[in-house]
Amino acid sequence: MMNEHFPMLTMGGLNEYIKGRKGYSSILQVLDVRLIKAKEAENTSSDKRYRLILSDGRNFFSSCVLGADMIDLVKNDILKNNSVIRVNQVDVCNAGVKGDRVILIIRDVTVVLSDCEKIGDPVQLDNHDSIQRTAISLNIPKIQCFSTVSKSGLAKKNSNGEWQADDKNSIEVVLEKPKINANEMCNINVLDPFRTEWMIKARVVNKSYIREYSNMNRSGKVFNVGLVDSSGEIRAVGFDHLAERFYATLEIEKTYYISNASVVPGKQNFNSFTHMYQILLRSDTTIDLCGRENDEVHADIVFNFIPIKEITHRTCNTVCDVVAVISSIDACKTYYNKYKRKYCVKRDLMIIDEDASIMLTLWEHQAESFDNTIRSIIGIKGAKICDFHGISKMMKGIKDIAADEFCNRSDYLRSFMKIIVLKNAYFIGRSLSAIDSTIIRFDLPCTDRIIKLETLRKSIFPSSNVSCLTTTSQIDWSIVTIDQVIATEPDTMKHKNTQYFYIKGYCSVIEQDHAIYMGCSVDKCRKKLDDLGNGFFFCRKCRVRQEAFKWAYSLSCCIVDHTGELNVCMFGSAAESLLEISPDVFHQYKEDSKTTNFEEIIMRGAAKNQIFNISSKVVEYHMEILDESQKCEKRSPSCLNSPGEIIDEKDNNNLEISHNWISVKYCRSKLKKMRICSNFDNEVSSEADEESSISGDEEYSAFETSSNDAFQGSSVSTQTSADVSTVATQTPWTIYLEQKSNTNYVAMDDSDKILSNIDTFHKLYNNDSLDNHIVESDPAYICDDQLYEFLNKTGK
DNA sequence: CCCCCCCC
Repeated sequence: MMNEHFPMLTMGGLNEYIKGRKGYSSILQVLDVRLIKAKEAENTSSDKRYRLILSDGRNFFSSCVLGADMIDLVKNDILKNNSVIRVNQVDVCNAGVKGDRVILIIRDVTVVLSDCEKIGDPVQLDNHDSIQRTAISLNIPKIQCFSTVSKSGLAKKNSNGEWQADDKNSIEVVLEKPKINANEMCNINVLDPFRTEWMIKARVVNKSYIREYSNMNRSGKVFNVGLVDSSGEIRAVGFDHLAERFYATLEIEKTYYISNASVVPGKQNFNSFTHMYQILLRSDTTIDLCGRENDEVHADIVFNFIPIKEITHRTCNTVCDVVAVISSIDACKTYYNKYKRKYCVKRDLMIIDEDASIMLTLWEHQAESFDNTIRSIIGIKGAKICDFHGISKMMKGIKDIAADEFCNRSDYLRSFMKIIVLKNAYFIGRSLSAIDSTIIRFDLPCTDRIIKLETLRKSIFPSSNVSCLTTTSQIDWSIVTIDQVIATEPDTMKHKNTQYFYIKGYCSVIEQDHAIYMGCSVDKCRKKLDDLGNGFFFCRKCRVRQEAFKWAYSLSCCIVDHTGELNVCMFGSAAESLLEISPDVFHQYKEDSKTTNFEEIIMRGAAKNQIFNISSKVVEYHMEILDESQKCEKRSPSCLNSPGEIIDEKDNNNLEISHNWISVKYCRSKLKKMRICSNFDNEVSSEADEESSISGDEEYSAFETSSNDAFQGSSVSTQTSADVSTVATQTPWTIYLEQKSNTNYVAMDDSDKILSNIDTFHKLYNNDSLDNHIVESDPAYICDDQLYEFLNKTGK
């Protein structure tokens, strides 16, 4: 409609000029008028020159200069942005080092329409196409070429140190930094592989570390930086010695002039930046620091945040930007990377927004150097979307409704905190993985989205003292029972695959005799050493003979839940987090017969209710094929940042925390003596040592905690069915209570006074997260309910 | 020329 009132532009007219056609008149639109940097020394109007972006409606061309005679049109505000002009005379000149760039000098124009709107949607005409170049006739002296100004020696420096041409008739272009080269300054967003002579002025927004790689074809080093200007962003990459060189050169937050580099395609799923190409740094690449006086590049990366739930619909292995609240931070974990054949480090974060939460995995240096805290709002640019345990499995039937389901599921979860967390539970069967160019920011500008997240943050963490109750795995709800694990064993044997499970339970047996072994002392290797018998050991993995060794865990444990038991091995960090001491200390305690440290450690380890991460696979061992469930890792909710904090009364009220639950661990910490029934299914299978008493229908046993919270001599075995073999010394506090109406449950403190101050229980949930897996329908945890009930009764 | 595996 509007176009009817616009003058017709000469479509294709620009190309005619570029091809060298003379005596050709056209109607064009001025998209932009920009003053070419003037020389301060000669501040007269005749020295001013204007660069135009001209459009013929179909294309626009940005390398146009308004002839000196025409500049009054601009000065008098007749020729301006969006003006429509008739171009009467044009000179075409070549520029660029190789003379392969074209500049149109608009010698004579008539302004047809001073004020107008932008017509059409023209696309940029490339200024480097060889086909276009062939027809160009050099109809003006070389002296007028941009490149000549700086290359021919005819240019000279003025008193300001700027370059200028000394020929009055030449096009007076002052390159900002001609000492670098004559490449044309351009915006990042116009870079492409066909544009050869360019220079960008860009700020470094991120810088990876130099990563060593090796694959089938080659090995080497690589690093990358992110570059931004006001127009866009691009990833630059350098290899091998160039990686070393430019890693040293480029610093984050600084602005550089960069030229003589290649613009090449790169796989988009490894590129956190939106540019469809990336810059390949070459040996002749010039990178010059932009002095602060010229550093007007304040552009920053642009986030294109998507809600976490949106990740469900994204293609796997693509990158996305997410802003969220950090709800948990796991410790760094070391794992053996089969492909790299070395030990590597990862760290999982859980991040959460209004709808969902998802795991973000950091690798290597980014994992190790991560030092932010939970509750922070994190902005992530360009993290890779990964399937997690196979998306199909997790996606099955849940997708977006999962959040609601969790609301329902969480009815029985007693903690307000838990409800919040589960409502935003991990449900999409995917994770985010940081790649080399992923940017993580915490100082985000205060946008609407950030404000919303801030609200969320406060609702999740109402008190600054409240620590997080979840870890990455705790809110993975696919916890199975041990009988389910056992049921998969034939399948595992048959297909020799590896299966992963989460089990809620505790260790009933910790094998003490072979809990530690002498491991290889080579960094991060823990391979069991062969004793050569001559004071030396040999590591078959590292192939190193050594005198030294490191103690390492190989804990054989029996994990039980209400459905059965499972023998597992725990190595390394899994064992260490279970026992909470290093293998060295373990060895010391074990050797030390004067204290009971060792026994306490074992008991404490067994007493913890936790979520175990189990991998089950077939391994060949002593020529036999066994189904081995190993690599068991502790997956208990723990908070790295503010463990064990206790919220005060005020915050407690704000939490509206449900008062109807209590954890065993709390009891353990508060009660010196308790009497509880330790039977289940009306069949006493409990055992007790001489300090406990269980007698027939009395069905209770007593045990004590020591003053330091480790309970000594409390060897009540509380397993409920006969097929669970238990070891008395590892009795956990998870007790199955009999539900008999006439049974008296009594809890007493050490003076045999019945514990009654129910209010004190409200404080427990936070510093006590280890044991708070209370699921009503799960008999393994019924003890807590029962305890609560009885305490509640006795308390009131 | 990396490139994504690893981890769950």
